[in-house]
Amino acid sequence: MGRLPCCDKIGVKKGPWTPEEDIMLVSYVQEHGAGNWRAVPTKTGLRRCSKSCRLRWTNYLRPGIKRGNFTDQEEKMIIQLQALLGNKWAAIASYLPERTDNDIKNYWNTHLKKKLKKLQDQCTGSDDQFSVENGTHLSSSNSSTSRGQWERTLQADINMAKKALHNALTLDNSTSPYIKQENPQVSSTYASSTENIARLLQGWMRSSSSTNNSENSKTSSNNTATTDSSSCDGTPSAESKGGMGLMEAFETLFGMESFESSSSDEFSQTASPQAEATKVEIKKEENEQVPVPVPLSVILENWLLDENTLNIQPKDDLTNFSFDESAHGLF
DNA sequence: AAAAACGACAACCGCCCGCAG
DNA sequence: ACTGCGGGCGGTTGTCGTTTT
Repeated sequence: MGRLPCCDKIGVKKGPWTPEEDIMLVSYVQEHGAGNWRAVPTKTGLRRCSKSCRLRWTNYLRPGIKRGNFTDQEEKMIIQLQALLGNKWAAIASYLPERTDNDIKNYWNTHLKKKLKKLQDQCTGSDDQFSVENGTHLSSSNSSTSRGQWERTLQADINMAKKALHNALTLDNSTSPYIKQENPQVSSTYASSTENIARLLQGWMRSSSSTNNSENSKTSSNNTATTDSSSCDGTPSAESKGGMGLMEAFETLFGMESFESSSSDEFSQTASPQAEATKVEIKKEENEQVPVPVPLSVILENWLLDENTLNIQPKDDLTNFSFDESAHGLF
């Protein structure tokens, strides 16, 4: 028996989903639960690929999804987690239960990447090696006076993030409000879904005048402006006046203080069922002996954990690290 | 006012993996 | 052990709204 195609390429509909289609899909999920996506098109009459149905549900219609602008805290978490995990958007999303991996990925590609790049352009010289790829400054060759300070802060920051990650990964399930929900997709009420649909329809009805998109754009811009204003590019002349330099900009971007005060709790409390899956995944990877490209986070981790290497200049290790060969490969 | 450029985001695509038969 | 299926994931593209020229 030959393998059935995922979807009928001829009859399948593509493009934006209509409210009617959304309602059909939500109704189906309400009745049958999320899963068996292959049966969805036939059972609902939707002329959509099963995969498209699943994506529509997980990225847009699923209950509990928060849409709109990202908070500063979310932004910081994304930056931290991206630095630690790379482009593992699903893993990152597991720590932000209200956000989808697609949302986070888009936000990273459209906002954070630019923000980091902008920071790089404005805060570093041409020979500086600020890694936009993972939001980590690798070396500050022309600011030797602040390098030691930067390295210490980076070390503290990485330790902090590691602790937070460790807390999240070793989390006692009973303490997490999210873990209690074994399967949020199934156990969530349809009311949540209808809220999404209602919101959706509202958006469509308003689309003729003003859209969420524009609101989002504005708020996103506001977010950017807020963060930027506290970074070096907010005051272009500040750096030349001896004001906020790379170090402070880095701190601001990574939100050291705020993250320090909240990261561990944040990580712990937002650990989701997906985080458990990630936990398993990471543990599995830890057990694997197959040589894989070593991520920067691992290098940093090894370096930080190995007390014998405390005197080693991190710059040496890090500058030898090839991002092109890493799994990050963002730009 | 119109066209072009830009930005944001939803959706698609291809690859991969785990599981079941 | 092999094969097919369902589903997850990350990268990329398409579309539409907004801004600039």
